[in-house]
Amino acid sequence: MSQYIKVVAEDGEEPLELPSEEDGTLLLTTLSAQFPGSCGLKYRNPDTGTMRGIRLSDGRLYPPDNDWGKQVFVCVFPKAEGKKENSTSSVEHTVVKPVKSSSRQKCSDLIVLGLPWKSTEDDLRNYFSQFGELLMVQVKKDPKTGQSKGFGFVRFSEYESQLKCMSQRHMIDGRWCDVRIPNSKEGAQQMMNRKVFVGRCTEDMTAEDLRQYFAKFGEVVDVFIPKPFRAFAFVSFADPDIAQSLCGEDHIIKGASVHISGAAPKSSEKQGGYGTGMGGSGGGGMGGDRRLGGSNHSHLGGYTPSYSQGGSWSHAQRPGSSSNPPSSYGNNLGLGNLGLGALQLNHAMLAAAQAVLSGQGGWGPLGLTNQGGAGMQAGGVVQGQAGGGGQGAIQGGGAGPGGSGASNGDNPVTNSAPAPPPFGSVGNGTTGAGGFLGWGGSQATETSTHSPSQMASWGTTHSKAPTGWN
DNA sequence: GTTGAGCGTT
Repeated sequence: MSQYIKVVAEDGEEPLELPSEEDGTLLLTTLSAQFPGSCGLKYRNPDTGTMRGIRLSDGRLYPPDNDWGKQVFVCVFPKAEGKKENSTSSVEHTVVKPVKSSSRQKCSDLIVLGLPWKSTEDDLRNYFSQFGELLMVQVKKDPKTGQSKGFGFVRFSEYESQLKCMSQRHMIDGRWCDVRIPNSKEGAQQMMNRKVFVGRCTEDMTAEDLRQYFAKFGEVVDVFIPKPFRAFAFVSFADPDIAQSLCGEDHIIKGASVHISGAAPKSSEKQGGYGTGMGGSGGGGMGGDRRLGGSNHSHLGGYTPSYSQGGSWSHAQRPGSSSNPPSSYGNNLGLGNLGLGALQLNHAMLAAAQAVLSGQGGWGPLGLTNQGGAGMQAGGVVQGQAGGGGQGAIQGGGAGPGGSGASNGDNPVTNSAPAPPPFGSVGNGTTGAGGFLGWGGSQATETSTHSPSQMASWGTTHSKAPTGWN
């Protein structure tokens, strides 16, 4: 008893007839083959005039009252933007600098996973152009055989297109495909220069406080406050320019003076591979060193881009070590040989260090709170791109107050003497990394506020759904 | 013509 069902993408269009199955249901795949991206059907109830949704179960759409009848059904598409959540509308005041809308955000390449072997770049272009203008389409192939590797890349010209595209799964030539932000490249850097480090935070500053405060300057996309309290935070703006413009400034928040500086990259992705920053022995990583990507694609809280895993700002480099000049910017805190040379996070670290030494906030035994692997940040001052060799292995925050030595996570406050770290302490790579500040450790609970746009882009939670129904 | 989690010859 197969019948044809009238379907339109939008009200008022010319209907297209789709065949039902023998049991009277309509396969969602049948629907999405003709209406890409469609995830369901609805129709107007003639009695009440309101729209009614069609039951969807196991990939099948069920006729209302067991009969599709002659009425026209309308496709349902995933919402590009999620429902507006906790609208903190009371906060949008005193806009000092223009708040760029999220629509100004730049597109990035998107990886398309799960392509059928047969899909060509033309196929991709045909399919993805429904979301907007495409700047690039690639299907990755084996250079010799020309055989597709089953994935490709696309790039839209408009960020809205990207958002919409990423908000759903895609039926392409009979397979469900996922579109994601690639692990490698871009995104990382783009996000980084949108993020500022806020030092000397006080414990009563909540993420919402910070978000509200910094919203004056531009759209705040993320606020990250490590837990336990560590007297600093990260604030990400939609607009990198705004982030940059704030760097170096001191601001008063809740009566306390915070210092803003550029956020240092969490993972070291200098040359080549992922997460190689902690290569070798004991560079602070304690074993469970997940590589980027992997199968871990569920970034629950939103902004936890995959590049943030793995390596960290590893340790203080000792004077005379390979890649950084033995600069020693002393300071009045007895912090001694801070290797403040080439890298940007110095004053940031200093700010935090000052916060520690001036007794703001209680610093717990941080060294013990961190766990290995995931993006743990060590207490050093210099990013540990120690390159090869064992330099990256110095433990426990070379110049950091308290992280002295590699052995344990003594309370930094009580241990402010800048004891030089044991030089070749490569061996004890078990406890050292948490020495000083557990920077950006992904352990920290994300006390974040996320904008919808960000949720859609960086915070994709791609559930590992089965690859198809058919 | 086979395969099915991943991450891009330029």
